[in-house]
Amino acid sequence: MANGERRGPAHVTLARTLGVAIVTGDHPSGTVLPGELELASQFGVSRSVIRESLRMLSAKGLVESRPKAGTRVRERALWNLLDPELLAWMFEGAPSLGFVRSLFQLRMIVEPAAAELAAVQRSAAQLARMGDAVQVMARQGLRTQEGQAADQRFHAAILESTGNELLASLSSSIAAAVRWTTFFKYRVPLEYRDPIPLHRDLFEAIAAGDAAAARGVTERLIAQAGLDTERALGA
Amino acid sequence: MANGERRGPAHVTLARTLGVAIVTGDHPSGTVLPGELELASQFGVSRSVIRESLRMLSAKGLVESRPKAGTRVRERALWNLLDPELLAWMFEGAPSLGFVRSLFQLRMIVEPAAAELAAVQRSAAQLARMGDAVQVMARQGLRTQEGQAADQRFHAAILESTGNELLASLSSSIAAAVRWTTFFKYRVPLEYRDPIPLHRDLFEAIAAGDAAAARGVTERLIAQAGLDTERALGA
DNA sequence: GCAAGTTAATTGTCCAACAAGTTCCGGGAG
DNA sequence: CTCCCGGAACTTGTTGGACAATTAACTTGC
Repeated sequence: MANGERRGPAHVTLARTLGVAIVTGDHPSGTVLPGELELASQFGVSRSVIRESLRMLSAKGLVESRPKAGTRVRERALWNLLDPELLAWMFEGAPSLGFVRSLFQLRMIVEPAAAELAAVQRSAAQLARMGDAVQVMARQGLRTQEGQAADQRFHAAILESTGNELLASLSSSIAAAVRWTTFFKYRVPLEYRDPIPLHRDLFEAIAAGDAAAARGVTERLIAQAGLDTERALGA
Repeated sequence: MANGERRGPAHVTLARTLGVAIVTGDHPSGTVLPGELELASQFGVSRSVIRESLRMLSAKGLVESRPKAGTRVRERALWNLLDPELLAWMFEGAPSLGFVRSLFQLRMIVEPAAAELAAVQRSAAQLARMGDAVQVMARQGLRTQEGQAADQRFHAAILESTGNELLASLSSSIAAAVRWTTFFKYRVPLEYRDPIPLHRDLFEAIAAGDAAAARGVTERLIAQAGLDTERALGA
């Protein structure tokens, strides 16, 4: 690419560029984007790179190509919105308030149920991993690199404990998106409540095998994060 | 392709072939699949087609490519299991009982919540579409093409009524997968209970704005489908 | 035994051309 | 004048070859 030097293969950065342009509404649904030749000269790459990028976008349901008709942006309802990369692209632009609310609403549906399952099904080893992670979080706090890594380990252990790989895949996609919202949060000088005590409560509920308590704590955790995020976005 | 004549562009059928081979365990996680040149000669297509297929697989998180190292199958936990195509590929092979159970467990978490939202938020126009669909289903039955189309319209209207596009995307992915399980069901001579009365109940609950009733009916609906599917798979 | 440099293999990228398919336009028939 | 049919042009689809960039694996030297 003549402009925009980024790492990695060109088709990856190109797919990202085009994908962001689409999800941010630059190319509305139903419109056809420029032909492959034009895109190639526009971005200063070969047609091969353009085509491979478009394949990636079509694999995510963003576009569909047909001879003579060109490559058309599919309607938003057909996009694979839960694709982690697609979610990341959404947060490249300014995500709408409605979108963020949908995200937290989905969390509120899925994660309490996952916590319930984890409380009942977790193995001793999985529980131990959660315990370690909570300890590290308590020591390091959530602002440090290590603390955030421990937070991810904690939630990953919960997901694995559900024994449901579809649920795990869904939640990890959501988690990736939520990380972007927390990024926004930290950019804002607002104070928000410390989530670590709730994490400890969740760990104890899972350790006790108390499904109802695990659900309740998770709901409070998400509600708190949702409120804080909403305030940060409103500011 | 020299062998396996299917419709559509070669890279699509190729991606499907490779994707199915991966998800069915033919190429286990961590293994590197043959080089692009070898794949090209093996399938009788050019390297470009192979590469575009691999881009599609990498967009779904199935593989990752690096120079000299080749294209490696990523660990299953990193796959975008909720991708509709990926789910379809899963059902190309014989899906494990555990996978089908995970699928219905996820339905049981997500769809009752969606029904609740729909009962509260649906517009008059959306409600009318649901009513039409239920009527067609009742007249035609679920074995006819028209009846099945009406069934899909009914559930699509519910999803749209939730006002949550992420929830809608998730549920439509699940629905696509469930269609494959019902395909199995119909192949088996087992009788299963008529789901149409429950659909009517669900419609009436949503029409009345009764969220709790909508949740309850949806739970019964899924439980029934899960039991029937389990019996069909056990036979 | 270890470290640094070298080699070789694989993906990444470019180019040029032809094939296939479809949309669009125009002509002819009713 | 309308509708159907056919052809032409444009876009994606596919091919083959060539070279560059990257890096894993080997080799050499310390």
